Amino acid sequence: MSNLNRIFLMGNLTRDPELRYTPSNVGVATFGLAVNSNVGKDADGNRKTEVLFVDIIAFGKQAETIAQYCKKGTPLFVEGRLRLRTWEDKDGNKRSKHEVVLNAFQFIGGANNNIKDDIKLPEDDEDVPF
Amino acid sequence: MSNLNRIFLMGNLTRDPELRYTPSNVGVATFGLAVNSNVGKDADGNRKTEVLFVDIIAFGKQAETIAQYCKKGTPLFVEGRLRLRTWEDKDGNKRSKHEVVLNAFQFIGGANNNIKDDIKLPEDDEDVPF
Amino acid sequence: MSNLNRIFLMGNLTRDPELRYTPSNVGVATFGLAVNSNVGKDADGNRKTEVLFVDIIAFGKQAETIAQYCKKGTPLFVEGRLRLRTWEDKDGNKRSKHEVVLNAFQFIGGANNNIKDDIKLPEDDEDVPF
Amino acid sequence: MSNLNRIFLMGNLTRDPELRYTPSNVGVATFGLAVNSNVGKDADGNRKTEVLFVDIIAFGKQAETIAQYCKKGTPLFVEGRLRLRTWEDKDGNKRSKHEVVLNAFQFIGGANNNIKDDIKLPEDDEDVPF
DNA sequence: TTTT
DNA sequence: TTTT
Repeated sequence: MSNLNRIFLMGNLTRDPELRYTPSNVGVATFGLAVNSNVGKDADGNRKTEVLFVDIIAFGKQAETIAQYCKKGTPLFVEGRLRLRTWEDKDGNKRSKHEVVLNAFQFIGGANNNIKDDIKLPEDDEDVPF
Repeated sequence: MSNLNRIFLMGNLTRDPELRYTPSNVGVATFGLAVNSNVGKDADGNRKTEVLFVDIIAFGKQAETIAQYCKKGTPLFVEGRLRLRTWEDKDGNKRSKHEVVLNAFQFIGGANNNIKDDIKLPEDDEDVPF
Repeated sequence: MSNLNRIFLMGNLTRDPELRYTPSNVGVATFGLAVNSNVGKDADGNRKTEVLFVDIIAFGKQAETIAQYCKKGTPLFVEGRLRLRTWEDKDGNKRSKHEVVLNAFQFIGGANNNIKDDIKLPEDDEDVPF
Repeated sequence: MSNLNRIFLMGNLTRDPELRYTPSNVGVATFGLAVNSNVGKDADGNRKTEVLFVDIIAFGKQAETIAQYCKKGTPLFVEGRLRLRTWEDKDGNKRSKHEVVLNAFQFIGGANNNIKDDIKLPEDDEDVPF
């Protein structure tokens, strides 16, 4: 049975990607992503903000491309699936951690962003619709 | 700055939803979801399978509807955003946990939809958020 | 340059799927999907409703599975990309039409899943594409 | 009955946005979006490419922000729902057209894209996974 | 051309 | 009608 599991994130790397290789020589890159959300207002009408931190794991050529071009701070669009990784720590305790297995990505931002000249991008103040 | 954070899951409840209310009387439902994925084959050509377990949190009328109609095993489609909740445990250690804040949902399910007995599904009256 | 193009639809088949084969014997199924949305209320407070009709095109094993199990009315979850198909009509006029190229699907449906009679749903053996 | 209808697009404006206002003074912006996809290879091993052209319609403050900051060529991320608009043309013929009703958007690209210095972004040669 |  |  295969159910649906799809996640879309746009954020910034929280650290430089680490690239390793499996014994069969497949690249594996891991990095953190920070995703900011506007999340309504509090009782006093002040904008509330929320930051999601997640680890991303990429494989193969995608891992290598990301390791080559991204660093701490790079804005990135990531599509993937959410995974729960489980293991035992040194004391024999069960641990688990959610992470995103990357499926596709896009560099966002580029030399020429093609915004109309002489205007600054607005503060992004759209609330997340949920 | 508001970035993109969207997740789509189709799976089954791992336990009955718990419904609570905030001091201002907003319903809050929490439940677990199990999402199965087929994830290629192993070296011997055997299908590999992966199960994601995540906690889902729903608010307001959606919380109440889910608590009313769903139970352990109910298949459900969930859309939301991934959130990292952080707190301190009793020993003063920082803990954190990923969970999904529900935005929209759909009852699904084939022959056996596993909805609580003897109740009819509601008119679907959630507005599209846009 | 490859940009993002992803669409998620849940609706009902508007007609039985048609299955054809390419010269190289790849299955191609086409069918219509109707997707209903609640879309706010009108001035008088009456719920407004909107129906999207789109054509879906599926290839390969997925085309065959859909043709085998679905018929007019079957509820279906579809993921894919939006495509603009262009051609010339008999008068030499340029015509074009948006349709969805299927990437993944799930059988859904509540009490009545509207699957063709007397057939069991297949083991779901589509691999997650990542 | 409200089904799922969600579309995610990343592309470039094909023309400057047009901004109009409803009688009740709600902004309405329309613009075209071009979305490129890599779509496998042809028989000779040459990369195949596909361009989607769609019209996008935005309302309210979002309409105004887009009209203010975007122009032909601007890269944009768009989330919304697919809609089939139907009307009668001057000859009394039924016409219809798919378009995307915008729900959320992001400017992609910015003054500082934070890519490692002195390297050019790669040719994007990842195939779309479907 | 249209589904529940 | 089309963008990079």
